[in-house]
Amino acid sequence: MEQDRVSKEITPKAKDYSQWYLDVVLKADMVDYGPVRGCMIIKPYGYAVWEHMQRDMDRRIKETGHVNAYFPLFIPKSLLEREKEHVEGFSPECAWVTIGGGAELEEPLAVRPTSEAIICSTYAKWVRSWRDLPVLINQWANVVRWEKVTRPFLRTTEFLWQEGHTLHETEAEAEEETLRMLEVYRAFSEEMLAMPVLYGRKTESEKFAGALRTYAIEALMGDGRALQAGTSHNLGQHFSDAYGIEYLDRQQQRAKPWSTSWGTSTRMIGGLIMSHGDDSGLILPPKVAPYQVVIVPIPPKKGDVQEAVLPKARELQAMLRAAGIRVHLDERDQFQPGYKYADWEMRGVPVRLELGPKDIEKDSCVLVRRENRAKEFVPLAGTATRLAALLDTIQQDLLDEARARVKASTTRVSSYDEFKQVMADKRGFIVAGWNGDPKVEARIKEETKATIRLIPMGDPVEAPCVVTGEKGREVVFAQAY
RNA sequence: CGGGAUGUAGCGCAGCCUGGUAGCGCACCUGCUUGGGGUGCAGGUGGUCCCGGGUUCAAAUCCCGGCAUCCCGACCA
Repeated sequence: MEQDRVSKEITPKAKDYSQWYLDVVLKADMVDYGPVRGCMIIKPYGYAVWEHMQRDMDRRIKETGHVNAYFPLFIPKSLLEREKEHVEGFSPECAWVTIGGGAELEEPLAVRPTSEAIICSTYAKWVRSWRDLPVLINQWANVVRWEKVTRPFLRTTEFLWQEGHTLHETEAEAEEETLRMLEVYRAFSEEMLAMPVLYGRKTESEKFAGALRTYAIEALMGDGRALQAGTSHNLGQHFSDAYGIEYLDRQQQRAKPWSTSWGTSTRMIGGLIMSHGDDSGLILPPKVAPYQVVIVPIPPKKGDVQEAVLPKARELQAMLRAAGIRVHLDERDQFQPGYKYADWEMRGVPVRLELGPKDIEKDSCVLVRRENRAKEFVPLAGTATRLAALLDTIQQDLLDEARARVKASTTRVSSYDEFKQVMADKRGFIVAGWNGDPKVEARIKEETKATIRLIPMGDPVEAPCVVTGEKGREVVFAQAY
């Protein structure tokens, strides 16, 4: 009997964080493993989360002036190879197609690991005049990167993402665009996912292959490791050079546009899961939850199968739906209420609504919050109104709590010993001075596993280098996912 | 790509040492029971024992080869 119970439970977070994560994504019905290593199957419940994220992100991308298009999956080898740093960065993780229609291809085709090559080469045909600029295009696509180690959502061989690719007349405009999208990502992450992030610039060793400058948002996971959740690159004129994008500018001179690219992926779902889950499973913020409320009908003491409660429950469901709340009524009669509670908690539904004979008698119902199990009794007539407010509260509370956790896990250190101590202990974000030397960065990674996640924006805050004691500036370290 | 482990029902495993009818729990199906925090009882369905070869009257079990997966170290949104 003990054994039975254990088989239904998940590994406690504190005991083994990564096992907890795997248990949750599988048991919460988010993903399944497929026949190809590293290529997960996103199940309907997990995909519904992605759809909510996608819809909102798409809106934000359009509101900042961009339009959607779609470019091919296959990239000819020669095209990919035109930008030197880019190809060096990506070819080790490319999947190649060498046979088509039963015959060896004259030129191998890369399955896109990212689309700069194919998009920029297309832009070369499209841009002739300064009047053609800016080009502000986004695409929703899948990409493939043959990573050695994979984990559902966090690092998968194939993943879904959006990638924006833009061209601008001036460096300043490109930089402005790069930062604009970084801000879109920051806002999205905090407003939709309730996942607080730090943002800033990447060091040379961490920047995108072929970029001039890379910026990123970084979230902190429950095990004290950082997750890069979105990137925005100022590509300079590298790709215009490589792919021959040229136009006549306002002075009738030949000019090369400045380009940017930026992306967020299904990886954010992994961050979402790790930001809010607990030992009972997933906790989803209301804005991305497939179901914001689940109604669990409580059967009468004795008698028929829920017929005493279901009509009222269906009525309530229709009422909540009409109010724009995503609500699910759990009519399964092979499970008892207790089982259903645990089941929906595992799936992270923000609010459970219990409706039983006692409630119907009093013309009320019971609302229970997923994150803290706080219970309240509300009149049936006022349920929709109360729920709308409650969902907003939960969304905000999740963000506030996550912020508090990040704050508690951020340490400002002044000595390397202290640095090592924090890394050995609780990890998290470490703010420390750095002299700008890549060798120091490499040494710290070697010795502590921490890398420089971000160089904060704005004027440098002076701080002596944590390793050498030389003059330096404050940067943010963490062990990365 | 180095070091360690594991492949037996959808999942988690036992059996292997010492060869002889393929088992247990969960899940699933049927019936009754129960029902406001994972009900209980009874009956039942489901197998290429990873693949290939060898030894043997006989292989999940012993031997050889392969493949796959997982964990730990170098690369990565």
